[in-house]
Amino acid sequence: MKELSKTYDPKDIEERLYNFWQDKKYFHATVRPDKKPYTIVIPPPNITGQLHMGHALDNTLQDILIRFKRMQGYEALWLPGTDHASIATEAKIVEAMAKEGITKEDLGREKFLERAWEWKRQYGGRIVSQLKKMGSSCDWDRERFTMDEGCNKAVKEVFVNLYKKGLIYRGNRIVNWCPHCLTTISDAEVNYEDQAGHFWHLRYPYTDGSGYIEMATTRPETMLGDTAVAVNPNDERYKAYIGKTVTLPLVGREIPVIADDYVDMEFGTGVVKITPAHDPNDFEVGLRHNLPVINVLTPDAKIVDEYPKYAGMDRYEARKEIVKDLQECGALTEIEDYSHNVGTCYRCNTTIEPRVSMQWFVKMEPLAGPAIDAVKTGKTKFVPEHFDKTYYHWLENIRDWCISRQLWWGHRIPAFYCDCCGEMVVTKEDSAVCPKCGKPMRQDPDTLDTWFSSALWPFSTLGWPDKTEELKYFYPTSTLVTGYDIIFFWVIRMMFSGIEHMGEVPFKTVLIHGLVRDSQGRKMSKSLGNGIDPLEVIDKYGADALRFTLVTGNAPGNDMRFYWERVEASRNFANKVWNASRFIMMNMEQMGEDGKVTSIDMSTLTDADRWILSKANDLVKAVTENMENFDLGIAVGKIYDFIWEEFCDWYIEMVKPRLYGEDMTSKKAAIWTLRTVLTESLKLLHPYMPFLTEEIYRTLKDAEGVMEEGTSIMISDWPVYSETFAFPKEEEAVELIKSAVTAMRGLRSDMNVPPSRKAKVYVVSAEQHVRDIFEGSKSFFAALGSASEVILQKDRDGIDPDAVSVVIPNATVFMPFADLVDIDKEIERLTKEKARLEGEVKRSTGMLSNEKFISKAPEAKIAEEKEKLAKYEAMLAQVSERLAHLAK
RNA sequence: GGGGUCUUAGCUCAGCUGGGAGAGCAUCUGCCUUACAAGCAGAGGGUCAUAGGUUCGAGCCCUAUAGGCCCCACCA
Repeated sequence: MKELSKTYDPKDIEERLYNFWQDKKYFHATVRPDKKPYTIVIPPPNITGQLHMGHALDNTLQDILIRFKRMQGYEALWLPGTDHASIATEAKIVEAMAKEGITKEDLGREKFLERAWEWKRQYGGRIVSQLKKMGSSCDWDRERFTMDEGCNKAVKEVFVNLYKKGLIYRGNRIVNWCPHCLTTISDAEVNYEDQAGHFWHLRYPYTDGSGYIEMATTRPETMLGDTAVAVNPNDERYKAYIGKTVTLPLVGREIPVIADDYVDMEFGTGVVKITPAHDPNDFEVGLRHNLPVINVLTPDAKIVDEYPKYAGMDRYEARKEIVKDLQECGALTEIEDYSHNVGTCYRCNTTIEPRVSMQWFVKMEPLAGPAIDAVKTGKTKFVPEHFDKTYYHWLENIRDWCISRQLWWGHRIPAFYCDCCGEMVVTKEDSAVCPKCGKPMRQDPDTLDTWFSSALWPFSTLGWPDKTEELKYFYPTSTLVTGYDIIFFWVIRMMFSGIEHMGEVPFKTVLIHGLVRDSQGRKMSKSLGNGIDPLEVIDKYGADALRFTLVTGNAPGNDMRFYWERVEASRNFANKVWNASRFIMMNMEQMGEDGKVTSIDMSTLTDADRWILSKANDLVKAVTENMENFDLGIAVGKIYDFIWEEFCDWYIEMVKPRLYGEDMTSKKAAIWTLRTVLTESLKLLHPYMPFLTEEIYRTLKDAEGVMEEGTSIMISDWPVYSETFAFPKEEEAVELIKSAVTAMRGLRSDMNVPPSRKAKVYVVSAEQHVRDIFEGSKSFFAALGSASEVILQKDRDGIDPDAVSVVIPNATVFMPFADLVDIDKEIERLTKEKARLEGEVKRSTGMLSNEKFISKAPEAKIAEEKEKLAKYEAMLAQVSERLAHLAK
C-alpha cells in the first residue's frame, strides 16, 4: 500500500490524475441508445481570453453536473470549444500589427486572415489547457471552434434559410457605429453610461425674418446635418409656425418646422432639432416626414469634406469650433451643465456614433414569439426562476438585430453582388455568377456578428445541418450554465435559433450564476487590477479547494465575493478528508488481511455503525435531491457537515476504542463501516473535489486489494438510498448518547475539569431500554465522555449525593468528583438549565393548549410537539429534583 | 420612467414546499488526546431593515416604507 503524506498536497496529484482520466477516455461520450443522454455545451470562451474567475465558476458548475450525471449512469457529454470573438480578436491583432507599424489595409484581407488563424493556433490552446487545470471533464475529442468548417456550414445554412423566409434582410438603417472599431455593433453591445455634458441653447432664425425659434442640444456639431426643426402638433406656442422654414446658422440651409408627436412639450423649449443621419429618433422622425438624411461624419467620426471649415476635425474638436462660431453669430444663447446617458462600445468604451448605412438585419419579431412561449410553457426553465422575467422583457421589447460587421475576422456574409447590374444573390456556395448578366459576382465584404455563430452552438457542434446520430441523441441539450450577464447576448439567441432550425428548444434548464467579485464587492476588472487569477489559486491551494470555494455557500444567480480565507477553509476541508482516509487505511493496513474485509455479517454491526450508515444513507438521498434541483451550494454544505462533524468528529472517535481493542469481530465491523461510509462520502464529494477523491479512492481500492488499472471513482456508481441501511432506532439511540457526551463535556468545561481527569460516571435511568442503549455503547461513551468507568443504575443508590450531574431525556448522568466542584456554581448551572426547560415547557404547553393549533395543524406536527413536551417535562423534573437536593 | 434583486451573528453569506435561527472566518476558554494544530473540546454573539396583513404558526407568503445593488428605456 502507498504511504500517504500527513497533509494533502494537490501539486503532484492533479496533473497525473487528469492525464489518467484522459488516457482512459473517461470524458468521452458516444451515442449509446441503451443509456439516457445528459448534455452540456460549454459557453465557448474567447480564443483571446485567459482563464478568469468567471470561467472558473462557470466551468466548476458544469463539471459538477456532468460528473454527477455520469456517475448516475447517464451518457454524459460535456462538449467543449472556443469562440472566435470577432471584434475582440481582430482588435488585438490590429493592435499587435500597429506595433510593427502596419495596418490591416497594408496587409490585405487574405494575409490578415492568415495572421488571425496563426493567432488562433497560438492562443486558442491556452484557455483550453487552463480549463483542464480546473479538472473539467470535457470530451476533448469533440472540441469545436465557432469558425471551424462545420460551424461555417451551419452559419451559411442558417443565413440562407432565414433570408429565404424573409427573416434576414438588407437595409439602409441607422445603426450603432463604433468610430474606433470601425464597425457596427448590435443594440446589446452598447453600454450606456452617464456622462457630464452640456446643454447648448440655440436659436435658428425664421427664414421670413419673423424672429427665432429656440431649442437645446447636447451635440451641437450635429447641427450641420439638421434637416428640420420639430415641435409637438398640439403645442399652442408653435402652432402658427408649423410649415414655416428656418435658416440653419453657419450652413445657411433652409429647413422646415415640422410637427411630430415625438416632441415632448414639457421638456426644454418644446423644440427639437432633427438630424436624421445622427440620431435614432431623428431618423424615425425623418422617415415619417420624408426628410433628407445628411451625413456629416466620416466613419472615424470626423467632419466630412462638404463642410470645408470643419472638414477633417474630430467630432469633439468640431464641437468646440462650431460652438465658438455659433456664439459669434449670435445663435448660441446659453450653455448649461447637463448630465446625460451616452452609448459606448462594450469592447473599447468609445462613445458610439449612430450612423445610417446599408446593413444586414435579422427580423426579430417572428422569432421572439416562439422563444417566449417555450419558457412560458416550461419547455425551458431558468434556475433561479425569476430570470425568466428578464428574458421575457428582453424578447418582448426586442428590435431587429444588426448582424453585419465591418470586420474581416469572422464568418463572411454569404451574399454576392453584381457590379454590373446590381443583382444580389444569397447562397451557400463560395462564389456566384450573376443570373442576369452572367458575370462573376463580388461577395459582401462584411462578416457576421460573433453571436450569430454562437447562437447555433448547441446544434452546430453536434453536426447540424447534417442529420447526425449525435444530433439525434444529444439534442436538445440538458443544461446550459452561464452568467446572468449574457442572457441577452447568447441565451435568447440560442433559444430562438434552436426553435427555428431544430424545431426544439436547445436546452431544458438554464442554470444562471452570478459574478465573482473581489473581497470588497467590486467587479474584478483589468483596469482596477483587482482580479484574482484562478491559476494562482490552484497553484497555492489546489483545484479542488478553488472549486469548493466557488460553490460553497452560494445560491444560483447570486454574486459572491472572493476571499483567500475561504479558499483556505476549503483546503482545510480537503486535508480533513485526506487525513480521515489516511486514518482508515492505516488501520486497515494494521489489520493485515482482516483489514480487507469485503462483506460483513450485518448482525455484528454496533449501534454506532448502524447510526453512521443510516446517516450516510440519509445524506445520499438529500444530496441527490439537492443536486437534481441545482442546489449545489446546499448539497456540498451537507456533505461537508456530514464528513467533518458526523463522520470525523463523532464516528471515528466512537470507533477508536474498538480498533485499538482485541475483539476482531467488532474491529472488522468497524473497519467495514468506516470504509463503506468513506467510499460513499467520497463519491458524493467527487463532483466537487474530483482530484482529492480520486486519489483517495484509488489508494483505498488498492488497500482493499481490488485495484485495477482503470479503477476510477469518476466512473463508479453514484450512491443510492437503500432501505437496508435505514436504522431509525439506532439513529435515535446514538443521538441520545451524543447529547449525553455533549452535556458532560460542557459541564467539565464549566467546572474546569480537564479531560485528562477521568471520573466514574453513573447513568441513572428508570427505563430499561435507555440503560440498554448505554450498555451497548459503553466503550465509546466512556472514551468520549472521559469516563474511567460507566455504571448503569435504575436509581441513585450509592452515588455520592453531591455529585455533579447532567440531564438528558429519560436519564441523569452523574459524575462524582466532589473535591473539584464548587457547589454554588453547580446550583447556578442547574438553575439556568431549569429556567431554560421551564421556558420550553411553557412554549410547548401554550401551543398544545391552543385550540386552533390542535384543530388546524397537521397531526404529525401535533404528535411531535406532544413528544417534545413529555421529554422536557421529564428533564425538568430531574433538574428540579437535583436542585432541591443540592439546596439542602 | 419600467423591471429585478437584496437587507439574517463583528465580517462574508446559506436558510430548499411557512412548523423552535445556521455555516465559514473573526473573538474568548481549555487542550501537542498515536488521522489531521490546515487540528480537538467548550463559549459568547442575531427584535432575521421598518410598519402593517394573511395564517393555529412568518426569516420564508402579501402590501407599504427606507436604504443598497443590478438590468432595461429614444426625453432632444
